[in-house]
Amino acid sequence: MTTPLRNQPPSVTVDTVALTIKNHQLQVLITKRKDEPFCERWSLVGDLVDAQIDKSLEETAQRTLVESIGVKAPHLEQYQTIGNTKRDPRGFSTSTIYFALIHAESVHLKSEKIKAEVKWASIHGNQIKETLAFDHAEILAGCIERIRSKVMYTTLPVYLLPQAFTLSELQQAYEIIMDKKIERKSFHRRMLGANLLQKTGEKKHSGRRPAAIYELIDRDNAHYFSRNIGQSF
Amino acid sequence: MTTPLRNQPPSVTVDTVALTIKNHQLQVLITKRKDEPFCERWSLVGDLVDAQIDKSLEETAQRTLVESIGVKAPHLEQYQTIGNTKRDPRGFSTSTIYFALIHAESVHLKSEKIKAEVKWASIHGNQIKETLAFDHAEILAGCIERIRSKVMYTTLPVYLLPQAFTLSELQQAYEIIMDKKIERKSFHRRMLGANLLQKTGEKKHSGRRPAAIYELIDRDNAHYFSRNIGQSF
DNA sequence: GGAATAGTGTCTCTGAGACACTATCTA
DNA sequence: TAGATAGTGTCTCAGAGACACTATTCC
Repeated sequence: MTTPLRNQPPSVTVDTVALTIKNHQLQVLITKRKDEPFCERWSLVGDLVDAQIDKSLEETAQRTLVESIGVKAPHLEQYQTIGNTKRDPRGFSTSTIYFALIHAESVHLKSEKIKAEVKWASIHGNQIKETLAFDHAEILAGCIERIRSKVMYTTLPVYLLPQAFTLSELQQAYEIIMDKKIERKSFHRRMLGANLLQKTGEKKHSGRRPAAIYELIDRDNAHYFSRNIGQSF
Repeated sequence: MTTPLRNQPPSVTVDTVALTIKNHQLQVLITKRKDEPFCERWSLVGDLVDAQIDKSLEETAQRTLVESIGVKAPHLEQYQTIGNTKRDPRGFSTSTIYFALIHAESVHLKSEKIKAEVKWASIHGNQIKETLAFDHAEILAGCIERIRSKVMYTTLPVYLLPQAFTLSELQQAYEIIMDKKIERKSFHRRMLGANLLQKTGEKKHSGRRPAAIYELIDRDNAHYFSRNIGQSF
């Protein structure tokens, strides 16, 4: 069944590290494999590129996300491509890895069947407790590392939140990804000084004093700051 | 000859944006294609992955570099992977793009035959004057853009220089890539304050006052600064 | 000595870190 | 009114930008 068949053209797959924040934790979407090799093992969401269906690698990523959680990712970004003869017993295999940032509430795992095959796994450090197929654990770890460093100078965490949010919620998203507290004043100065956000005029009345609700002025382009946040001296 | 043959597995190629500094200009290695499509057109250096020869995508990149300039790249870094049905008339094609930073003097195009097929092209802005095959012009532009922004917070330009160099030479490499002057004092403070360089003890006696010669303490790991340089306020 | 390049001193400015203070809500 | 969270004032500090000054070489 899994006899090494070398001298084949490389296989082309796309896998996605789909991240969300649930229960104040960073979580990644994983799915049970239904085919050999690693049948029944958890893995990142992905598939072989189907040139009949997918017009691009990004479409493969979005297709597999829709197949597992029913929605496209609002933010999808290519992480890197792994390709070698070791990662798949069947021969040279490439996987282009994307990461997707998703607001948890936008996802509803529909049938019970899907719920058994697809789930969110909590990330601790760089990994999850489930054993992943192929080199997916290593890929996940590298991808989390990349995102952690990127968060220090970008606005990536907004894509883990709904379209409108409070500054505290946004700060918490940063803190959960970085696994580190940020100074509230520094955070306000940075976010409000960059002219990225506008007040909706609404207030969020959850805790005590209501918080101003903001939304991105330009949701399509992540902002790059020229200095890092959260590094201390 | 180039009849579209769809319903094939995607083809897997690797292309490299090999950069160097010659004549105070950023230059990219290009090569004349010998096959259809785009036969005789200039293109980035690259090839289909040959699973018989290459154990990984990176090996494909290094193999094609050796084939064209006789040496491996000391710094090779993955940029991104393009994969879609539009870029190649033959069907779904992926190309994993690397960029290589090379010290010009380390390259010697051997035969006259190779010289006719491989050359360095000067980059102006984001492009070169030669027309490139496939989507290579667009890839080149994006890659230069990525490198330009990365230079603002890394030590990438050292890989365009020989193993030992003066601070002025390094600063010039930065300025050529960024196409922008940097304050000499800011540059010295940054480079000497980060504890990345050590004096070899030698002095370079080219112009007037001899300059101290430095080398990287750790040539294998690029350094990331927490603030950008060359952005003015 | 003059020209040119190497290298330093030092002031200003931006923005992060630290932390105390005020403001506004609910119970 | 107390407690909690939202939001601000302001000092310090690191490091970039600006620019003048000194140092060392060759002619």
